[in-house]
Amino acid sequence: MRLDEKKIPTVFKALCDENRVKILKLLMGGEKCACKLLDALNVGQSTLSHHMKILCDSGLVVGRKDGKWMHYSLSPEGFRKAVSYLNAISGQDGKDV
Amino acid sequence: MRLDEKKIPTVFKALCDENRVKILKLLMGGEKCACKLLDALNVGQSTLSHHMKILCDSGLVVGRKDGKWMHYSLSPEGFRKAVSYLNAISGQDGKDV
DNA sequence: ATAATATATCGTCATTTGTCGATATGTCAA
DNA sequence: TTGACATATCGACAAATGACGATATATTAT
Repeated sequence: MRLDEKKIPTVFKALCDENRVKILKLLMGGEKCACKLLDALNVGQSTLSHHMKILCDSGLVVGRKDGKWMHYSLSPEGFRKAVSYLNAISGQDGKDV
Repeated sequence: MRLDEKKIPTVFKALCDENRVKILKLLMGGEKCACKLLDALNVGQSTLSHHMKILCDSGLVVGRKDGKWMHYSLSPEGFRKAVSYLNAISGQDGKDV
């Protein structure tokens, strides 16, 4: 496991903002359209778009374009990667525990 | 598992700065004195102190005062907590995987 | 083709963050 | 008690970040 000190911040930045955590919690309920997320948050449309870009860059969220709508969902793969970073740092390396 | 959108950013902010990730990597080798960390990083003493505060606030690192020295080490407990946040969000809840 | 709608991008601004040097605090040795 | 040293705190400043409204792009319906 390579622990790239440039890349790791990109992944975990997703979790460093209150609104982004709210978005992740909303996505726990399954894939959601951007317009649905917008309804649920007190931010403007451009701000939501900004946060979704950061979330997708982190790998924790993936977007799917469907006509004029964007659907977002959690990426199990992205979360596995994030967990393995934590395990690698804390010395448990993801094999056990 | 309560997913507090105020608290979660505090935990993961630790991992959102390149120098802090470097510090965590240094601590993978075991407990280290602040002065040792200072030698290994290209930042001033006050900056290191600032980062150590953020790392300790996150719970991923614990400090131990020994006379005039501060020794820092990774907190397995803190990492377990962080992993369980990720698992809770991604819907695996820490029981399995 | 035109209009309507969903999302992304741009420019701006206020706040936060990372950095520094200077200073304060706390601890040990002489 | 004084001086030396390790660390923390303070004040300042530049850069990054989150927010907004305005505009651009893309897609669908008329």
